[in-house]
Amino acid sequence: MRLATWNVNSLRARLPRVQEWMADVRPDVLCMQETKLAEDAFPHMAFTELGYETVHHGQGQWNGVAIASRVGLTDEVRGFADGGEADPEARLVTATCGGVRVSSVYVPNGRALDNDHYTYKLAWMKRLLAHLERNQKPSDTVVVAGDFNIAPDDRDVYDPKKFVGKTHVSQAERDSLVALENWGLVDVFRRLHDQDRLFSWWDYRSGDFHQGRGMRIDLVMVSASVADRTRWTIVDRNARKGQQPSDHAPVLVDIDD
DNA sequence: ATGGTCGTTGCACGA
Repeated sequence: MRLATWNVNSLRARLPRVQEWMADVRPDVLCMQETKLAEDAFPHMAFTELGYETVHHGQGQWNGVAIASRVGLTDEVRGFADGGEADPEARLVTATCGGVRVSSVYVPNGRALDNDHYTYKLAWMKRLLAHLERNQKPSDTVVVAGDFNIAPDDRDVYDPKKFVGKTHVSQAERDSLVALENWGLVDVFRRLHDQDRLFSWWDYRSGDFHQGRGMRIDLVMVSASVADRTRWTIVDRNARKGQQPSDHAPVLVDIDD
């Protein structure tokens, strides 16, 4: 199975690039974030034409997550299924695709360490763990892929000195990822690549992409049964080039059957 | 040191 995650930064603006990319790369499963579409505005037919079933959890204007699959798509769940109140923002959608329980996640940005949105981000990560604990076992075949808005360690930012006191790199954010790892998920890209500067996001401004100023914040977190079958993973930097790119590049994972 | 670019919507704000 070829699985990918891509923060498309508006599916309305990005649909031509996404269609072109899917026809070229042919992922079996694509997790998308930041569709920025209302629930019913998702262009399901555009994906049907390419051979994919889709599920979308949207709220219009901001956020919005989706999964496209050409290996089946069943048992969709929108948001957290942890017994708590509904998340006011559309940041999580889950479905079973080709025998894998797949979640597409868009973790809150956090904005600044003293911002309420940072508190929401940490609480959101805690709920994601509770959602996993309640609905899956570590021995299950699980993939949680998306824009985590967290750089797991200093290899994942272009200049750690510039990020002191900022979001995405704080110990509390990194600890929330470690909590997922303690439950049983593996950052499978990091398992297969130990180099620094292998980024998945670059600011649109100041030529950051061409200057190599980015972060690795788009992660494919997988359970052990998936990690042991993953032989190959890359960031498709070509998708960050050219006309009207997203500010994120897709991360691809090939999993043996 | 500062600001810069996109996306949304509507002329500001989030990322």
